Amino acid sequence: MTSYSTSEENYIKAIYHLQGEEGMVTTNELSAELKTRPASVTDMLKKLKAKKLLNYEKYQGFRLSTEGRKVALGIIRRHRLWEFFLSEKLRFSWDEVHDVAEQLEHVTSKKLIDKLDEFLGFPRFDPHGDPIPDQHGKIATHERVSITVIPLNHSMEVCHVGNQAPDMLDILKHNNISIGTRLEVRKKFAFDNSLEIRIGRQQPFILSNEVARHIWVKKIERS
Amino acid sequence: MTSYSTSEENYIKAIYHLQGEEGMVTTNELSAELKTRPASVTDMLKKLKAKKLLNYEKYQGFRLSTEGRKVALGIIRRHRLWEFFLSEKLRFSWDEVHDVAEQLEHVTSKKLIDKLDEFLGFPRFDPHGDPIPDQHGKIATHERVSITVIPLNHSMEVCHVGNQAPDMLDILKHNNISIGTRLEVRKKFAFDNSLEIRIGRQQPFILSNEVARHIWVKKIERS
DNA sequence: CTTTATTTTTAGCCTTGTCTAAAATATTTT
DNA sequence: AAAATATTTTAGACAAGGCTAAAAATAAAG
Repeated sequence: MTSYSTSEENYIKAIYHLQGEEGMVTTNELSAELKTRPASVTDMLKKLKAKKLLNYEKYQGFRLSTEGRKVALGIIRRHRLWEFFLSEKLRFSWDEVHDVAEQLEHVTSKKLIDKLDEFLGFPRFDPHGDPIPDQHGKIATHERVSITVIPLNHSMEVCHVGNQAPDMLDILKHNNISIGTRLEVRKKFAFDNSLEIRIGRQQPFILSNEVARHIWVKKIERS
Repeated sequence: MTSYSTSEENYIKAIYHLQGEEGMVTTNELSAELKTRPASVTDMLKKLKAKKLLNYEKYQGFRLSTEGRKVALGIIRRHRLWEFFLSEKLRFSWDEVHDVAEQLEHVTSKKLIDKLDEFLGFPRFDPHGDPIPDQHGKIATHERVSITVIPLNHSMEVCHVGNQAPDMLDILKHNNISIGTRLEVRKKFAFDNSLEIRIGRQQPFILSNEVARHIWVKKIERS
């Protein structure tokens, strides 16, 4: 198992995120993403190409090779497992999780990651609702998360309500929330973990943590 | 809070371990410890001196400054907490723990370490029985660990027996074990977790896990 | 279809941490 | 106390990964 430097891994991960399904990535895009000068990016592209992680012809843009994508999924797996750990076990709030996971993801020990995966109960989604690739790089398709754990200002679609008691439904109805509603969390109040919610362009309103934890959403499918 | 490169941290930690209580460390010793050429060590010593982590005069040897010792304790705290985590939570065997902890210790986030500490229940000793410094760098004085968790071939002193049932004492007496006895674990048999024990130069013998887990030892005090 | 503007690459330099070879200082031996 | 040996430091080089400034290629505009 070849392994890569922290820097190489950061490039690979960034390219993976930028290229999406079938796209090409440009030097400037990657430069902006990594906050690194285009000239430096070009240098690294040459190295990654030499290692066959990249399909790249100068001036023509680039994308990951099959091997490169495999490496990317490994990095993402580590990142998201650590995010899950930080959030679930160490009780980090969702927004503190990323930077630390960014460091932890570069610790290379297959055994560590597989044992961590097991310890966490083989989670398939991280606290942001993003899927965690398994040992073989397979990623599950979207699934729901509670709105108490989603990032701020990201519109998501309600797909499940975990408690159907009449009082609960009363609140939902009052706030115009139902399956299929698209909403975003505007603010989290640390004091009582209540949330400010906004639906479309309507006036935002508050939900207590008691209510919010039963509302589950999924990413909005790209149409 | 200033922070240091992985390389700097490795030097600081190594110096801490080499210098012990009051000793001076030499370039060659450190070079051997780090498997790095003496010339490179000299270079780094100059850098660490410039950062006031070291008391160093050329050709005269060196030791950590007060600040340097504080930094070292921070690194050791991280290392040992991760060892505890790997061993206790991820069920790594004691001998697999070190190399991974070596990488994890360089992840710098005070919050991460303090939350990890809390998650682990503020352990004061790592799986090898070494003390874990607290947030303020305070380290508990030696304490006992069960012989089921100590490293192989390290002589330790029996200081406690966790079960004083007559049958237990019978076995201890038969094997000449009592408080103050110095023994080492020669081998661990994974099948039934029994241990091969040796006292001084005597013939080694076997203890079942049932018995061994009640025998507690501490590091031998340097006299 | 040229000219201009933008993007990308090259060329050369810097820093960190390493190395080897040679010089300087300490230590040991005779 | 001088000579021999061992240790430590200096000097100069190199790889990785970043930067700036200038050149080359591509894309956009007239």
